[in-house]
Amino acid sequence: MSDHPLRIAALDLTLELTLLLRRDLDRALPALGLTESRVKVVWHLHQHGPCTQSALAGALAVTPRTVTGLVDALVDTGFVTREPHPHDRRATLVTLTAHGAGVAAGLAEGQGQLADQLFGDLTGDRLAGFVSTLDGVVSRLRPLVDEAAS
Amino acid sequence: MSDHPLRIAALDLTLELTLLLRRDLDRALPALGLTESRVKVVWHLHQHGPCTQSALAGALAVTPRTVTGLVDALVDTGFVTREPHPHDRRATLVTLTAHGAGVAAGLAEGQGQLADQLFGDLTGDRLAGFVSTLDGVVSRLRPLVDEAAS
DNA sequence: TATTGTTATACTCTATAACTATA
DNA sequence: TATAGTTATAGAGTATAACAATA
Repeated sequence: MSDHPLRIAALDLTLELTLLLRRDLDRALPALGLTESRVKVVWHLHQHGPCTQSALAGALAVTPRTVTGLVDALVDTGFVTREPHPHDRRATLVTLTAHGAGVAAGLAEGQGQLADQLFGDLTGDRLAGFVSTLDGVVSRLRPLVDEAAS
Repeated sequence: MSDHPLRIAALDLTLELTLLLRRDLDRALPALGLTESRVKVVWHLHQHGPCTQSALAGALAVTPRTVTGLVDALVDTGFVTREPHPHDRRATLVTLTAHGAGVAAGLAEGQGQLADQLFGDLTGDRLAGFVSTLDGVVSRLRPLVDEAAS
């Protein structure tokens, strides 16, 4: 009476979905002049506003050294600038340029279109059930991953 | 009367799920002596048996040169061997060692445990509905990504 | 002392291009 | 000619360790 095979199928499909979404993103990025790692920086700034490099390192789960390299590249390509921090002369505030903000807005729009393509066929009930289930799964996984980081 | 916000939520949750699963894998791999890219090779061999490097390049969507590097590293660390192809002297058959096969079996077991952790709380109906919805979404996404590759 | 960010160095993954051996 | 795989070279992302400036 085990649902084990069905749970395996659910995980397999989830893993394939992650693979497909990543490939979809990788295909779109070169045309924008971005890479997978750099777009994470742009997206985080789009959602949270100007950030210190230290904050970016924490959010992206990479070392400060790595952030230095990513921000260097994004400055060179015109997506962000380094602004002085108003209260801490050690820190810099990484800030989106107009171009960077425009690209981020385009990404958000593309994401909305993708959401419609993927979930547009679902009835309201079915969609709500899916979101509810997914929310439970993510809530169960989050502490597992975060605790392993300690 | 738009479900647009709910569809956005579904995609956001899906994207967070992909992030968490990847971090979970990245945490586990160093202890096994593997990296994210190398484990894809090991996993593919576990599922399909011995493969030519050309076949691996196609399956992993990377260039033959990259496969050379990955297989070199896996040979050095004892996960695979290069065996002569029986009918084509140009080709090599990348083959799991006993150690490589053992690690792959452990990965499969760990995946089964993760599936139970993530989906164990779901009733049969709810689980079946989730799998069905997920299957539809993946089926809709697959051609989008594959066609973009052409 | 602790924190922010950098320079120095090294490893992994990836790609393109030119090449060898075989089909 | 075409295919399988390698050598050569280069760029991106990542990490650790040592350091400077500031808090």
